[in-house]
Amino acid sequence: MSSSNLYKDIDPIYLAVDCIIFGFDGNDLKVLLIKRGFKPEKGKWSLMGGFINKNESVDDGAKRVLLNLTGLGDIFMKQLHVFGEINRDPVARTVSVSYYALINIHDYDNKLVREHEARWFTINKIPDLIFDHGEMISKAIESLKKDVKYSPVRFELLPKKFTLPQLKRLYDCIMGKEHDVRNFSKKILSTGMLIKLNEKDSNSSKKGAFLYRFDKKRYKTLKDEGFLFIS
Amino acid sequence: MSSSNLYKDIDPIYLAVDCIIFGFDGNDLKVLLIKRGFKPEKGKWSLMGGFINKNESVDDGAKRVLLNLTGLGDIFMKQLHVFGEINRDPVARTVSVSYYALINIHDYDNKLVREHEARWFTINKIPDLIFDHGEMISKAIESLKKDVKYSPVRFELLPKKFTLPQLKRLYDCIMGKEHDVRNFSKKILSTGMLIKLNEKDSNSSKKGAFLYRFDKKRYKTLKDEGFLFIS
DNA sequence: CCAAAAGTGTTTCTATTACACCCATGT
DNA sequence: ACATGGGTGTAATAGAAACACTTTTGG
Repeated sequence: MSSSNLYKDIDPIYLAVDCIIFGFDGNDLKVLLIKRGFKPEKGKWSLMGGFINKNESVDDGAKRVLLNLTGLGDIFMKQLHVFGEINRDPVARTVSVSYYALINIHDYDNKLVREHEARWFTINKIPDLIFDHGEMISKAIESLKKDVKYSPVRFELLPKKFTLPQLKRLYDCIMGKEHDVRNFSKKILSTGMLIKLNEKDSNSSKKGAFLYRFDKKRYKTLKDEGFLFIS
Repeated sequence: MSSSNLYKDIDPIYLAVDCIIFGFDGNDLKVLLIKRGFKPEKGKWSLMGGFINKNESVDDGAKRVLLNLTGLGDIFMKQLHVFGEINRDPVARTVSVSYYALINIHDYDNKLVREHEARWFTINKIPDLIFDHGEMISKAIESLKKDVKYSPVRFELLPKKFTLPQLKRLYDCIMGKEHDVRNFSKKILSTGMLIKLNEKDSNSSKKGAFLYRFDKKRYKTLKDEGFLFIS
């Protein structure tokens, strides 16, 4: 810090990140929350968060926080919003940057999650949260809703193989409205983004539904084109 | 700071804001830049920015920075993105939040602007800037482009009375494409957002173009509806 | 055989695009 | 009288929305 005395009159501030971790269990869109094991507000529900260290970028900090809770690295995260009100953290002046992460709900480290006493909550049944974490979640849902409309689909939330009814259900949850089955299939199949497999999944019906997987190359192309994916 | 020793092991960080100030001179979309009067990078072009004080929210900090340069308060500002790479500021670890502001280009405090040696630059003729300010501007333009599509129009950039050709030109600039005159008029008039006045502006043609003003109530309604305004 | 979910086409309607001529006026 | 920018309507196309029946199969 040879020349940091240039900034000697500046107030340094604590900078944190908070992660809205979304998962989809086939039925509902959920958020992973932890029971806070430390002060302030120990014992209350909150987002997983952490302070940014001097030696990591803010984005890397967010990734570290996600890794610490879920054991997952290399996950798609999106920076959302800065929460910078003066008294949002009663302990000290802390500014927090929110991020969302989309993960496969079956694919995380259970031991870590248990250690943090974390639990999945359906997005319309979120408990009271500390600080402004409730608002962070609302904004994240709003943002996900927008994103999913213009970027093709967030396949991160689904297992490798999935059925059309599952995919539709996911879209219905995120966008908060029921899509027409026929229009939905038509539109999504027309993108060429899905590859039909020769297997069926019979967990949710007698007839069974065909499994599909994503064509990642095609997905990337569409994403880059900023394709309006579904209304 | 009674209990801030809870955070005693946390690295505090310098937190700044940088403002992308947009203006429209009737012809081009422009950005207001200052010639830096202080270290580091003294004498180079940069965005107007400043550090967040302990006693102000981040949003308020952005407003203060805008006020200091333009003398304008109560201006629409939108928080954009956090720039948090480790070495973005060579002096010390500084994280910056970018904001854009939309102002009427004829309506600012000239004395302040001269003091800062500030100048307007057309958005496709931006000079080399310090740090990551170039990227901040690109992201801001991108964001403005999106915003203008879904929120009706940014009347903040125009004088109270304006003509349809002026408005079209503004949209052409922001969206980087030439709109069809007829389709543009049709669409924008159909929103009911414009009120035709009984005056003409003859500055740019012999015939003169009718002046309009915005119907703010209608504007607000459309904005709240998230209306897709123009493509 | 029946309950429950999967799968599949057509029509209507609405929104977007493309396109060209006359008007008003200052010089 | 002419050059310059302002103002206006219609037809073609594409995309979104509405809508209902048949298929499969485990029980």
